[in-house]
Amino acid sequence: MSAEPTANAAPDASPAPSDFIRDIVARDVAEKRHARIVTRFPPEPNGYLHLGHAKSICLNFGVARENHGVCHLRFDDTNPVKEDAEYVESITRDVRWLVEGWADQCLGFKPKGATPAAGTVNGKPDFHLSAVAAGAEAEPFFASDYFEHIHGYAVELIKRGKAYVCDLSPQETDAYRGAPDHPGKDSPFRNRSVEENLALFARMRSGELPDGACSLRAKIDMASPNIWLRDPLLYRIRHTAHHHAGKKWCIYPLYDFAHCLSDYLEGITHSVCTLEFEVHRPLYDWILQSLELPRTLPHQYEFAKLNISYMVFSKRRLLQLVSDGAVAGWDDPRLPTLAGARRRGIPAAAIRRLAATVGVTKYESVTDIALFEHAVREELNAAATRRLAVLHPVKVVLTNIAPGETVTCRAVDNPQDPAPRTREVALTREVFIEQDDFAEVPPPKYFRLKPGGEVRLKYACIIRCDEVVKDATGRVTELRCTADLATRAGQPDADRKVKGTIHWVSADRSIEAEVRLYDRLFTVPEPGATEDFQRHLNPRSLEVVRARLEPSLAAARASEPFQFERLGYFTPDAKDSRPGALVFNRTITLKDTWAKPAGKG
RNA sequence: UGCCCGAUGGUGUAAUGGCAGCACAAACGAUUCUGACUCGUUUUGUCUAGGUUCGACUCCUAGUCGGGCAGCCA
Repeated sequence: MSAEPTANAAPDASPAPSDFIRDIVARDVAEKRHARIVTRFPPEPNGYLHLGHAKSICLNFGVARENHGVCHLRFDDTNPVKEDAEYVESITRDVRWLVEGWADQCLGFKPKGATPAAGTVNGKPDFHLSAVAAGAEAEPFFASDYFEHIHGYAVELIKRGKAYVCDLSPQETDAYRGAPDHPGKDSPFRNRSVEENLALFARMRSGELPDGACSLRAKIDMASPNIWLRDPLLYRIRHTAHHHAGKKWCIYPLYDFAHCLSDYLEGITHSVCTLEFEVHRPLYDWILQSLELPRTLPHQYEFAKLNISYMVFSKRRLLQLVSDGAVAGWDDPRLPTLAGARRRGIPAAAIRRLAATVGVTKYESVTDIALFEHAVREELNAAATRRLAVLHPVKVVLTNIAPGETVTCRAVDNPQDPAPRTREVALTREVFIEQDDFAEVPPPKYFRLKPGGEVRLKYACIIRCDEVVKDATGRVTELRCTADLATRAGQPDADRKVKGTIHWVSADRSIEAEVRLYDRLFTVPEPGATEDFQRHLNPRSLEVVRARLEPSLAAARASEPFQFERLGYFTPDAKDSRPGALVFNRTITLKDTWAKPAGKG
């Protein structure tokens, strides 16, 4: 039996993307500089992942995937005061979700509890920790697992006269640093002897010194035009327990010191990060070169982070929205977090598709949200099972169908499927249609139901509106119509054309459900541009309706994608939906080219 | 009056000295038992000024505009 490619294999079948990072990797592969390409995704566990991180994940895992390499998930957990194990859990979950079915074979974990192993390379002592598959006995990498090694490298730097213990207070350190347009000046502690530095660093580690009393600094150049080369801090004192390393340490390495060494210890070949770290690159290289390490050194490359119109990505602002109660939590479906996107019904493949569309450059662009929405619809159009549902019901009585009578109709599950499945839907005397699909005084070019007019009930038959029933306030309460049963599929007049076809559900053979209709969270294209961004919150970002669904939807599984015909894509809410108390989220509407003319009319 | 980085239609990108292409968006049309999908047509672009070259989006110089860098955050 030959294995037929499945219809959903499209993302994997698409041509490999090309960009300046991939060009560099391709060059290194061609020159055989590395036995294997190793990248990494290194979040700090201090918040939830969002679409911006997704771009980085797609890049790092994509590069690994296209080169038969591996991408390590590593927690850059060097600042215990900001971090929490809760975030380790959510980040791990989100990464797995995003790469599942695409690059899970590249997801590099390490054996549980493993730390870099000692060895000898080219006659020099060395440490190395390589990846294993992300199975049951594995866990992500943690920078905090390397604290002992990183500490050793700090001692080595001191011995080489390239680092010193500085007693300047944080404020004094700031003052000595100078400014971008004028040089700093040397710390008075810069020329301590190796022995003194070693003794002082040991006292820092021993716990006898309070937070801020002193720090370990690289000895580089206080006059460098690059601020990050003005004797940057390597270690600070923090009498704080660590969520992963426990209570073992009271000194913690800073990002710049820990990151390059973590990359080295793991054998990372290409260390890809966002543009704001560009000015840190000389420091990254300085640390690794100063240590004269025996293996090939990793290199850092930078790309522009993702921005999407009508969204905010900054961790600070996201946190503000959550803590101010503007949204229900980190997984609120209106948020651009991966947890929120997943709950909303956005497929991981759509996010990967978006990443491929926006590409990788060094230009700080703002991606039109339409590109994102298009990626979501493309994915869902192929994947979503079609169902009938009415969001804002109005009752229609088909006067020529007897009470209790059922006319069985056949509906298609997904016309995009090469061999579509079908199901039965019941047409009964009373049905619901969408309020929008009837107009007593129709605007020009209105295709839908109007007094005396005809419309087709999808999968059923053409109906004619004979009578409009209203209550005392003039609100339409009921439409009395005649069904032309000869226009059903397989009947003589099946091919009779009317301009409009609308969706519907049987009144008594349908079920009720809560449906949450989401709109964009902000009303302006760049909400993050100003501090008072919450002023631009869309007051109508969430509308909750009681809808009527065709009964088969009672069996919908969490996160299963559906298209409610003519309305959009929907999925059961993974948190709140219960049998008998269904809750659906609207992922996104269908494109609606009628909305504009209708609005004008 | 510092250093680093960037700039191609409305948006995101491709062209790596040789026909400025693709996708989205927009507009119009065809098709349609989803005003969806699909298909067709159309509109719109190389920041500016010099230079090198047979030839410049691409290389050089200067400028303009935008972003980043002065946490014991990452």
